[in-house]
Amino acid sequence: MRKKEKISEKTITRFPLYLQILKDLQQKGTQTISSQLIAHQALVKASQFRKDLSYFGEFGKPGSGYSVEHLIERIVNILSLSCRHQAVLVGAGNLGMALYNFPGFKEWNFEITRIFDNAPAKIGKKTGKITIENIDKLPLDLKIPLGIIAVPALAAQTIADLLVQSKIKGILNFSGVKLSTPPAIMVRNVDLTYELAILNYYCCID
Amino acid sequence: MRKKEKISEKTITRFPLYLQILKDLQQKGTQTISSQLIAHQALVKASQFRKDLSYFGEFGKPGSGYSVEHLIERIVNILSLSCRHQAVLVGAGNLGMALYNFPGFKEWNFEITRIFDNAPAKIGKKTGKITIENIDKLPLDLKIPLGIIAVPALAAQTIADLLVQSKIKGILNFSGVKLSTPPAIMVRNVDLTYELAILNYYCCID
DNA sequence: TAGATTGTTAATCGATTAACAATC
DNA sequence: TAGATTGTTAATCGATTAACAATC
Repeated sequence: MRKKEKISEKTITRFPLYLQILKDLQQKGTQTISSQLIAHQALVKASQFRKDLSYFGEFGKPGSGYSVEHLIERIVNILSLSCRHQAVLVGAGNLGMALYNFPGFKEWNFEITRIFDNAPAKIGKKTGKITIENIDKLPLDLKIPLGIIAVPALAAQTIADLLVQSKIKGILNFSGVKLSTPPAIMVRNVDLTYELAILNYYCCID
Repeated sequence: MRKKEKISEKTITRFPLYLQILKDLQQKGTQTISSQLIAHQALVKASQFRKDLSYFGEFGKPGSGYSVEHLIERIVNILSLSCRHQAVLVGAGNLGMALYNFPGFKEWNFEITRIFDNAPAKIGKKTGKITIENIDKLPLDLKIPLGIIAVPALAAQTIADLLVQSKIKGILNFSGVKLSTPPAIMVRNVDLTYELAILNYYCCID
């Protein structure tokens, strides 16, 4: 599907936004859209939108623009969102439960199918359809590609090591700690404290 | 404190990470550090670290490097983290409570001092030291600079409008919706779904 | 002093954007 | 066809990095 040319992370990062905008347009009954209009909504230039798409092929009709339905289908495919993706959640605290119940995940075809924790008080408890399991029993043949770490900073590296052992492919890390993992493992850090600090910086200057 | 030259957001975004690394070094008793070593930990080039600092003045001693203590102090000042910053939280669901209890905020001198929600079942409930208040009673003279939106997508824009009326300066937005706000208001979006989708992309290619 | 490391300049790299031929 | 809009190239812009004089 993809061309050989290297696709920057910045480009990839914009696709979920494009997809969201297109879904909203579809909701409103829009059938066709120009790069001009969608880029305006995404706060990027039209040429950037077209360039981003161009890494993955041709999507539109000169003169008329893009079919919303068709473009959604293509972007869903690029992001591999057409089939359901399972994720394992480690950490059943406030943050973990918030993520488990986060409606956006379901809408995008992600599902947290197993939850692990180390607190005896939590292990065995049912939440929604699934039961919180003992982290010590994390199986080696987990067969789930995505891991979400929502444990305190101190435990994060240990959990990451366990997930790597369980042959996870990617980790979404909320612990606020830089994880050390093999290069094949993709890690994305969401650092809530940093986000607030950056916001604060821009609020304090001026 | 700052020079006239425009400082890119990418530069600012790296400072919290530098600060965290320095704090960890201080914990371990390190007194002096070279750009070489700190950059290595931050996964950037030494020259990038030095350039980032250079926007804010001179911090080190040629030949010996940087005083960890002194550099922490300077970065804390750059990020305006020396005094306590209050934040108002809107949304007392799982995510809101997770943020309220997030230990990182306190460590960095942020404190959520008021929580608002619209659910009668939640209003009036005590959590920690504070009581969840009715969002309809959000005062116009709130006098809190930072707002955190942790409400469902549908409610987000309404809440943003209310916060703007209450003279908030910046918003950390977890709703997954692009907010429309006056240009003077700084908004940072943390979109959990996008993060998972981007992670998934990199897990699925290869 | 000699060695080390800074702060800053200039070169490089990569990402964004304008422009336009191709095409519906 | 004429008007509109694409996909892509080439120009521009901005961020990263290497290199080095200054300096501790």
